[in-house]
Amino acid sequence: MVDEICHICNDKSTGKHYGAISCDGCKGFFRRSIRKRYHYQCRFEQNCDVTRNKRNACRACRLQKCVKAGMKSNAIQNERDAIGKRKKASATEKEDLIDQLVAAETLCQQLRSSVIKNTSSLAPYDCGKVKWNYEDARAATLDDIGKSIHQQLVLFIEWAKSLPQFSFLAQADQAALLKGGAAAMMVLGVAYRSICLKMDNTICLANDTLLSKEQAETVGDINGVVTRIISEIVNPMRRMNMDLIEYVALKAILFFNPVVREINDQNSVETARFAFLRSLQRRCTDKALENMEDEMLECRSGKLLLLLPSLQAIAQQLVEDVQLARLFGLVNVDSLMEELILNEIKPSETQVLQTSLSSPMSTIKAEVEVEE
Amino acid sequence: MVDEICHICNDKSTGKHYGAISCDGCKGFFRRSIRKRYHYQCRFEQNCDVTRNKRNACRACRLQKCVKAGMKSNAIQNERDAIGKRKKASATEKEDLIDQLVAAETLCQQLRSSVIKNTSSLAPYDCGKVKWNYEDARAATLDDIGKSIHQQLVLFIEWAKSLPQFSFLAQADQAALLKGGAAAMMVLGVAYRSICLKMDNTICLANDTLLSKEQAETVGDINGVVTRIISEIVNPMRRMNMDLIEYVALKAILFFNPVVREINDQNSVETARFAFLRSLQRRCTDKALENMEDEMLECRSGKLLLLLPSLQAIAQQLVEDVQLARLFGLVNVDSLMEELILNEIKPSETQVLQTSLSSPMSTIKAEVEVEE
DNA sequence: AGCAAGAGGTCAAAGGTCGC
DNA sequence: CGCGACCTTTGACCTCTTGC
Repeated sequence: MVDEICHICNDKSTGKHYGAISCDGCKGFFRRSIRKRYHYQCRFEQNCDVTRNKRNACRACRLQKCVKAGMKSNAIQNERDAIGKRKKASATEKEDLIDQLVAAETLCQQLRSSVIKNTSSLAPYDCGKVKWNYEDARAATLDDIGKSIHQQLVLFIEWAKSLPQFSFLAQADQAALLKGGAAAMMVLGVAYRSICLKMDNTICLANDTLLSKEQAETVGDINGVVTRIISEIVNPMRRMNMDLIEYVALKAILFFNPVVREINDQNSVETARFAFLRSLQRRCTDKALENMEDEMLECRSGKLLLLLPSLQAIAQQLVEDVQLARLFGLVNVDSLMEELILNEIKPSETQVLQTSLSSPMSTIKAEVEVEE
Repeated sequence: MVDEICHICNDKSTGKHYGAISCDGCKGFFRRSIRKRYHYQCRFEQNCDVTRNKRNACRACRLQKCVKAGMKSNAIQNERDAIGKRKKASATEKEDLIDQLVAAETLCQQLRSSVIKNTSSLAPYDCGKVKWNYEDARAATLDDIGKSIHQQLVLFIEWAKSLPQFSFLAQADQAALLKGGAAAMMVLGVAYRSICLKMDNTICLANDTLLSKEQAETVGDINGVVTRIISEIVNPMRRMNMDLIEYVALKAILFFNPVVREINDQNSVETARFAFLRSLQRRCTDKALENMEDEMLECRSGKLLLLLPSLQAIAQQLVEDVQLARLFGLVNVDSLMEELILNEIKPSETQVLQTSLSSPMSTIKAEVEVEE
């Protein structure tokens, strides 16, 4: 109370520091000086004024006055551990994983643009979600559904191929992951893309056509797959305001499924899955800290993961729908769909999948055209 | 007297704290770390010196050494009443949730014992898992499968009714949750029960009969549901050494599904789900801290949640199998199974479900006998 | 009643952060 | 790149509860 004045520079003090009543400025200055073992030299007569306004003019005299005022260098402790707090969290190694996924996503977005440019105009995108004001899209036809599924499958393969965790696997395991995850990955993609749509009974397919519940029911969606996608996936995603990073992480976690049918190297897949899981959890806790929504966000990663059971169930139903639709000749099932969605086994020389896996990415546009 | 030295940092100790001889610094550090559930990360090789002067340089290593020295996180008590504090006992509230679930589980185990006592001897149980040395059980017949499913369904309803979060819901929502979750809950129960079986191609049904893959295939398990349960659920559970608390929490999270078909009061269900999710995550971080398996356990709750997508898919396949089996007259489907597993809608006056929901628990034994 | 242990809590003075 | 206003963590020093 009485001693509110810094004994070094007469600024307002913030208490005792290193043995002297001082301000935060002199406190910090003294610590930095001692820590870095600075040896300053006065360019004048060693008697410079050290006051609030002039204290930065001569470091030698300021340090000297710190000592005179009673600051002890042995009160300076060793460096401590970092205390990750304020805004910009330091970029860590784990960021790399996320960055890699975002890069893979971007790549696929670009590929997609080049592939579907023949169909009308491209929808405006925002972080992989179509923009909320994009409503002039045309409604999807049965043909659009087939085409968009095919497109998503092709992009799905390219996406996977761009991930090192995937390409290190044996080709048989690569095929197993692709087959086991295709349907769910498609549903996840469609759901995320549809987050920003204004109409809450509609989803946006991969070729930017819109499919409403009602429409879907007229073209064979007897089990209400579209309805389920909206109520069980899109709406929860909306409510929790899911972002791109969370989407790509969830996608990777879903994809690297160590218990998928026919997998051999479970360990590598599991390792990859858990690495992505850790990234997601890190990112979620970081986000929670930033927004200070402590209680609400502390289990955000859990909430995200809890989208997956529904997703899995819906994907399975979708597969059954496609099987049924084919049975009734409603939909054109190409060989990629047969292999990835319907899990039909083909003689290996005719497998489109195997061809895709071993071909470089540049050929994919051609491949799409061949298929059509 | 001999032990005046802090077992963590070699500073002067002030006695035993949380199970280890330690100084006030390490005491305070440990308490703060556990209370705030900090997750530190070593920036080096996890082998930093933890001595008087360097103890603040790496919190990860310091905390690790606290645990190694014998400090127990369960010795940390709840925050005491601070006069001006507003927060109540949110810490104990979560313990209560888990306790409540364990109580519900125990209750069902007891009910089960009384219900199946007519069939041979009871298997020795350990935390809801049959003991590893229980191998003299008889193999399950087709009839056993039907009976065990029925039993599980009855117990499932009683389990749910014993949870306040469930009984506060409207009856229609109660029915929706039961219908939507029955199959998956059954699979989860069977899987957990089978964790300790020695034979890795066998599961243990609810009436303590054993069902092997091969056997299952001869009685209509064309889709390999048993194989999938083992490889996708039981084995992962084994590998991560899942315990009872994790099981009951996961079960509750699975059950309180806010996006289940026909649900009205999504919010209440979601609130319940997230409360259980928080409990699970809390418990997992606690366990990670205790065992100091930092890296491996930090995403344990995520790993547990990732059992659910497979579970959901298997449950769905199980339902289809049962439908098929009934079609071929292979299995006796009673009305409870029709309502809960096959989701068939009955005129409400004949609904067994509705009867179960409104009857007190004491009548369940009679009910089981009526059904047979 | 008294007292030693070991829980809990407090807050001055260390530390670190990061826009400028 | 250092400065310094502002925030977090530490630990010496208390109080409170429990069991003997």
